[in-house]
Amino acid sequence: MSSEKNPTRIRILKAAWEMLDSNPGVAARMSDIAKKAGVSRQALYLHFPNRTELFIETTKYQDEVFGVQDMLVASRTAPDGLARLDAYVECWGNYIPKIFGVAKTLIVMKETDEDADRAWSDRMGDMREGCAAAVAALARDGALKPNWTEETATDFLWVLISVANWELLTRACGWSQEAYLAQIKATARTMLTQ
Amino acid sequence: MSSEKNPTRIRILKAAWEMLDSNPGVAARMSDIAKKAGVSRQALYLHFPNRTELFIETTKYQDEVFGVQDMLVASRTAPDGLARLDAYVECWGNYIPKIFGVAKTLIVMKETDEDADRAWSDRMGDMREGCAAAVAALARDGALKPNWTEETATDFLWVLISVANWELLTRACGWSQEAYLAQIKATARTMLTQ
DNA sequence: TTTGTAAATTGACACGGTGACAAGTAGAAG
DNA sequence: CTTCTACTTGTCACCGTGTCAATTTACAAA
Repeated sequence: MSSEKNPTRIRILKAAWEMLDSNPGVAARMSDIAKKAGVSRQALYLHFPNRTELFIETTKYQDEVFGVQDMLVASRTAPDGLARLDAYVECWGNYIPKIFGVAKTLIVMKETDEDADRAWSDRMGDMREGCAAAVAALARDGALKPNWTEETATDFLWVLISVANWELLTRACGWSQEAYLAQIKATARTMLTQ
Repeated sequence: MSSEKNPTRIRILKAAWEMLDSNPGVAARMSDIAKKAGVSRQALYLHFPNRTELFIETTKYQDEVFGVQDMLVASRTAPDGLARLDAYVECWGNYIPKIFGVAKTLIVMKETDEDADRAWSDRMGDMREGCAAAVAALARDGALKPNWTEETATDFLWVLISVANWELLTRACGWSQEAYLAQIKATARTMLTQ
């Protein structure tokens, strides 16, 4: 993809990544990131127009490093709706902890920053498509509970697997990742399928 | 309570309330709040030590105005666990939209501000007690599904009725308050009770 | 009426962080 | 040896918070 092997650019992205990971939601200062990257503060502005854009590029870099697309193969190749639902919840649910630090920063910034808002909304839009596909697969199998429309079921699933819920259950309540996944899967299955 | 009829203090609180409501999560500037209150910026510092504290006091003022305590009577006087669960979800679920603007601001600030964090965590702690009481009532009735402990069931309920979920369902997905309440109640009942 | 006092105003300032800009420098490629 | 590029150094304007001091207004008590 866009991994134009620009060494300092990558170093800056990695530094931003680490900073945001180590303090989710806190939007590190440009000077701190520069220090961590071993580069002058001005160099950051040589590669990114502003702080927001740097963070947005950091999320894109993460997606590149982790290979989001490959990760979703499991859910797309699932034999039936139920398997697809499980696989999608599992894929996304296991992706959240990897991106949480950076994502949380964007979530906080999106309230006050239009670009951050757009970037995060896009990401959530993509994620919603996965939900919609899983719900559609259920509907095709006749496995979707009749009280739902595909639209409302997608809404529900999308909210159920939101970053906020992951954060509350694992961080605030101290659930393990496995407990989280098991409960969310069970809830999705129980509420959506028949 | 602490409604020491201090007229300018109240005017400032009301101005802050309106500002935060009109732009949830954006943490209005002191000068804007002052302008809206028809008072000098410095006057704000005469009544509140800093911006965070002003917002915290604004939430307390809201609780006072709305009479949180009275509101919870319905759930405390419910005849059985199931009724109590329903009543509590309804009480809190209907309270969220009233406080959302100010609450959202605290939620955003809590990442970077220790005082905001404490204030919001306290509020969430109180809310959790209500969840725990409802779950305990269910358990007493033998109506709690056996896969739960009281602890994990409380966690689940607490997350289910979080402000974040209300925001996503009603704001991002456009659900009506009634649809939101109905779905959350159904989910709580289905997942927690037998 | 004068005086005392509390509440608010006005205007100035330091601080921290972003982002813009200009001039200088090191090193590789021709 | 020059030239181009990437980076550095240093400076500056801007914005918003929080502090301070001096002043004004309003009102109550003597």
